[in-house]
Amino acid sequence: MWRRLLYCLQMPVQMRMQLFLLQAEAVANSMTISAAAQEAGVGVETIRYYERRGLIRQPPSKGGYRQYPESTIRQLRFIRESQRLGFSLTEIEELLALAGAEDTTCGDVCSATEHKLAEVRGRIATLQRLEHELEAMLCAKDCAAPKRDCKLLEALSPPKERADCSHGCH
Amino acid sequence: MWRRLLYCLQMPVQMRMQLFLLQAEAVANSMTISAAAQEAGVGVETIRYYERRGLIRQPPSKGGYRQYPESTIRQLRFIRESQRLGFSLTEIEELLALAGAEDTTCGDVCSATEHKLAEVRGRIATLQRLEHELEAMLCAKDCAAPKRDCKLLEALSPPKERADCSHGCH
DNA sequence: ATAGGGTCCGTACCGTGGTACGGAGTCAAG
DNA sequence: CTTGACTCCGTACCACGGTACGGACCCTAT
Repeated sequence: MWRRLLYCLQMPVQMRMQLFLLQAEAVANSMTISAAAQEAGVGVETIRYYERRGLIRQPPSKGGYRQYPESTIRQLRFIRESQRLGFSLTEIEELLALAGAEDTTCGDVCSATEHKLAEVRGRIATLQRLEHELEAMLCAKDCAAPKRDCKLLEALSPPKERADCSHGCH
Repeated sequence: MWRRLLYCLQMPVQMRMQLFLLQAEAVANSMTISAAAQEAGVGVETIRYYERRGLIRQPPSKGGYRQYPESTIRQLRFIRESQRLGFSLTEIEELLALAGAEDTTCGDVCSATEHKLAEVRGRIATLQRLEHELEAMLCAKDCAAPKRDCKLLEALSPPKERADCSHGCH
């Protein structure tokens, strides 16, 4: 905060006047890359990476230094949130394109979300099948036995040789 | 199967005699890399990759050509099966080490499996949280609306600005 | 004026599980 | 002996989401 204030005081008078007329939020309007990274909770290199990938548009630069507007920070948060929801950067690119296009309806975004939901449900189902198989393997255990008789190693073998686990365990 | 038969028929007479005297299982006893790959359901390059990684030990070679014994094919199937259960190659390496060590008890394998089970359950829980969030987002939809009013794009924004979805949907 | 810290850019590298390529060698049949 | 299929080996490359490095440049405080 101090730094930014001092920075303002060193600006040419014209610019200082402009800034003086803007609100507090607008003061924060232009951040360096590290401030933006801090603000959005990502790494500096990550922002540069996103820019290279075209996920965020390159900001105006002052003396070769990127100056990020608040809107970019919002976009970075959007990206993080979408990632957390399981969207890949490529999918987020598409979401951002949707958000940017003139003729996008809410339905477009909606169907992308439904698609992702279906995918998530599929992954859950797969993992649950896996869960049951692992449980079934464990139920046949005899942990004190030497590995020679290990039912688990057997269970990993192909179906033909697989130990049968049907004595009501669960 | 046909391939193996034809392959046998193309062998030198000496070798064919030998094979004639062996049982079906033993016929498969020594395979080229492509036969092994076929048999185990993996690619040729994959086998070489596993060998480089030390997942399978290098087989005896005849004139510079790898000759795979049946045991290696079993091991390859073990690897595939374990992968299907969600074990990474590194974890499979450990499983194989357990299987190979003299003093391994069934309990060792057991605890590895339990560990994996816990991991799988964690992943399921995460995905289910995600599922609910996506559902919550969809329940606020108005698909005909222009994107300007899109609740979904809003929903992806950080918490402060997030639309509230509390009108009994589910 | 200068020291320090931040930023620039291009490029290389990480892990994961392979896949692809290319030139040389080998094998068995015709 | 030639042909064609197969195999050898090392190396490079793919996706994914970044992270690290190094030399040059710039900004700010003292």
